[in-house]
Formats: sequence, C-alpha cells, structure tokens
Amino acid sequence: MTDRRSSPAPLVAIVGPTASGKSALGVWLAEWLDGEVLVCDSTQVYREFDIGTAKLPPGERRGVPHHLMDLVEAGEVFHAGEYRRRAAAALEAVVQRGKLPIFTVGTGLYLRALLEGLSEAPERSQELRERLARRAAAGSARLHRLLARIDPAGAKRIGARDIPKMIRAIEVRLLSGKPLSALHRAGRKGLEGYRPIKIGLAPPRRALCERIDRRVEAMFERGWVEEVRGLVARGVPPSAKPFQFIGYAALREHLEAGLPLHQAAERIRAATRRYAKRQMTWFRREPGVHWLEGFGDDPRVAHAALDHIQKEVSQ
RNA sequence: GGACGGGUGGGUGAGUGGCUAAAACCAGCAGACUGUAAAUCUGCCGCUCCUUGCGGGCUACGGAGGUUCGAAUCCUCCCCCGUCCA
Repeated sequence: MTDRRSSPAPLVAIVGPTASGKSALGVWLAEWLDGEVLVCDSTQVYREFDIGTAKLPPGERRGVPHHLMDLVEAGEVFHAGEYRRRAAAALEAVVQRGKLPIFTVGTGLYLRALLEGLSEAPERSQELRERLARRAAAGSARLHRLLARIDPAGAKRIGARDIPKMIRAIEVRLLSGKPLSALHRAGRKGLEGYRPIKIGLAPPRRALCERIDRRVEAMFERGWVEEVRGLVARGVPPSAKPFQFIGYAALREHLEAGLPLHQAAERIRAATRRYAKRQMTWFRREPGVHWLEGFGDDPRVAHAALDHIQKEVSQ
C-alpha cells in the first residue's frame, strides 16, 4: 500500500533518552509543520498507567493528535511485532490525512521493528514459554545446554544467564524448525514508501540527571501514588506487565509493604538514570540520526530541529 | 567521668595475621540486545608504568606509634560515632 506513492513520504522520528524533551519537541514541531504525533514507547501503550510512563497529559498536547498510546489493558501482552503492525497502520492514516508523522521514540527496538521490520519468526507461544520457564527454574545452565544443542550459533551469541533471550531463541527453533540466527540471516522486510528524518536529543549527562530528578518529583505531585493505589484497588495483579515499569513496583511496595516513600523515590531516580543510559547506548548506534546537544524544549534546539527537517523535506 | 559496641574503597557492608587492591550489593562507566525491551544480559570499576602479563610500582581499611619475615586483622596511646551507667 505504502509503496504506491510516487515519492517516499517524510517521517520524522525524535529519539533520545527519557526526560530529554521528546514529547515537548514533538508537539512543537507538529504545530509548525502541520503534523501529528505517533508515540513509540513500549510503556505508553498500556491504559491507566499514565503518570509513571510520562504520557503527555491531554491538556499539554495543544490539540495535536497523539497516536499509539493506550492501546492495551494491563493484563495483555504487547511486543515489538504488535507495535509494528499498529504503527504502520497509524502512520499510513496520518499521511493519508495529509499530515506529517512525527514519532517520539523512547523504545529503540520498536522504532527499528517499524522501520527495518522483523524477521519471519513465529510469535510468542505462551504454553511453550511456560514449559521453558519451568525448565529455567532448575537453573539457566540447562536452558543454555538445550539451546546449544538445537541452535549452536544462537547459544554462542546469547549469554548463558540471559533467560529471556534464550527462551525466545529456543521458542523460535522449536516452533519454526529453524534457528533464530538463520531467520535473521534471511533478512527482514523494512517499511517502504517513507523517508525517515531522525532527530536525536542528547542533553549533557549531568543536566539530564537533574531533569530526571525533577520529573520524578513532578510525577509525585501529579498523583502517581494515587494512580498506583487505584490500579491496585481495581485488582491489577503485580504480575501484570506494566508493573515491571520503572516505579510501579516500588510504589506498590510502598503501599503494600510500607517501603518509605523517599526510598521508593530514590530507587525510581536511580532506575530512570540507568534506563536513560541504556537508551543512549541503543540510540548511538541508530543510523542516520541528526544529533542535537540539548533538551527538546530548548527553543534553540527546537529551531535547529525544525531547520533540519525543513531542509530534508524540501530535498 | 566509667562500661561496652563501632570507625573498611563514592555508598551500604563482609573480612579478625599471609591465599586481600580487600567478598557481596548499590551507585558510576562502557557495551550487547530482531516479538514482555522502562525488560534482560556482559565487561570495567584506587592511582600509575610498560614489552598488556593470572606483569611492575605506588597508595589504601579513623590517626600516630609498636609487635611480626608479614597486619585491615594483634598491642599502646589519641581522635571521632552509637548505646548504656554515673
């Protein structure tokens, strides 16, 4: 469908660590360029987990439509493949409307899944995973030996303690009959008909850490603890995926096990810093990013981003 | 004033004569990651030198001395911190 267009449609992607101002820049650019925002974030797809996942509150969206948020319930499993499907559809719809699509990207894997596609590998199988998880409980070494037997190349690439990745590789091998590495070698089909323009936000580390601290504080002021209390009251189980997101487990512990709030807050700040670091590690390898050293809400950075996009679009 | 307990690397904290630049955890730094990715995993983490080696030198367990072939670990004095007694 998308490849029918005469010339590739521009697509803006703003990448950067958490709290670098992607959302603010997204809205600002959308206003200037007649665009719509598409969120690329593995946590914001969950409904009701709003404050801790840093969803831009509707009041701050200034009328700019935001897509790919609030897609599933807490109990549902969501993954890169699902994101790719939904994002491709949402993207197409935005372009059909004649608007510029602007992705705000916190989850690098999801952007890659959308732009470069995923290999032809089978989807998750819950039953198989449960069996493998039981096996892993007896020690990750057993899993690794199994993997080494059925997919030697995969076993070499995946750490012997990296249970989730081993499970995925074994799952693929058992379900498809082929090793994951072979499927990867076979290549993947990327998104066609679009020309990505990638903007990277890279504020100085020190300043970013300060931002993170302040944002965590602001989340508390917005009622994050109340949000978690409500989720618990509604019966969302601790095993639900979004309770793995930064802060939610700690706040649950605060509410249910008496973890002092200041300790929970400190844990949250530290976890967020580490997360920002991992995001930077990922994004540094992202090809074709035009990096800007500052926050997305800094007018100079915003104008530099705008200039760059306008130049790229007019080419 | 007296009696105990304690002062260890950025933090918590193990270590009670050599195997200890000193466990473990956290923080920090670097990295990996194609279907739960805000997840998961890996390496580094006193300073320094080179021929980068299970290499050399230096500094380090509150402070100063001492015992010993050898001390974070034992002894003496001093300085802090906590608890208790006066």
